[in-house]
Amino acid sequence: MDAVFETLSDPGRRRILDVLAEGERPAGDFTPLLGISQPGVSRHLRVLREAGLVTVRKDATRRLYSLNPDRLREIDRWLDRYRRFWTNHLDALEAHLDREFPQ
Amino acid sequence: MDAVFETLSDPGRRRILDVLAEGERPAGDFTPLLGISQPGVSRHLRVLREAGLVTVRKDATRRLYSLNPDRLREIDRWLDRYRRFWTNHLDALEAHLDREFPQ
DNA sequence: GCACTATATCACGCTTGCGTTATATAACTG
DNA sequence: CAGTTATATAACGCAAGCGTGATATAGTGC
Repeated sequence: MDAVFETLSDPGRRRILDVLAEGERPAGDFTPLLGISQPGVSRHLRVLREAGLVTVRKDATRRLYSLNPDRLREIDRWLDRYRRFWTNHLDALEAHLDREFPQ
Repeated sequence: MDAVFETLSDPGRRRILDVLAEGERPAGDFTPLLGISQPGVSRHLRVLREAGLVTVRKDATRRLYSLNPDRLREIDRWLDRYRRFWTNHLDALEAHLDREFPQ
């Protein structure tokens, strides 16, 4: 949980997640996206991996990164504590039920 | 948006928000809670203020802090992009409608 | 106005985080 | 196997973040 917020505090890492929301991508795609050096990107990917926000699989010499939604879902659950400030009680109930009976 | 994630990256500041979720509190309440010095707490409160996550009002010599849910709601909206990974489409629709027609 | 309380700001040290360049690793290609 | 491509790791410099003690500010009550 802790690591998730720390990881999300960097705008570049959030951009990576935004791209991964649309599907799997090789590490190389992020270098032009972030406009920093390749090792810099590699380190951001490592942070994302260690926080459990992404997964990797090998494809020849490339590493294909995918989003792991579990950690983001934790943030969604963390927000539950505050959600009553902007939703009505029925919505809060629905959110609760969705957690109890996913899908 | 940026500032919100940076602000939330500190566990102490998240604890402050957790307490404020239950209601208004004077600044002094947080010193024992976080176990750090009074100036340390005061600076965390400043960061929270500047990020728009809390508001303050004066009560004699005390400063009473309250949660401002707007910024947290932004995170909720940011999550929309990923929510389809763990909710079904009906839930996503409900979330959308809630944003279109709040309350 | 003077002491007291609550909170904020200052100045500083230390650690952490992010970027860089240089180098290592690993898999494909001829 | 030598060369090439894709990615990761290492080593380092600099800036930012968080903690501290000292001090300032502001409101209260005698």
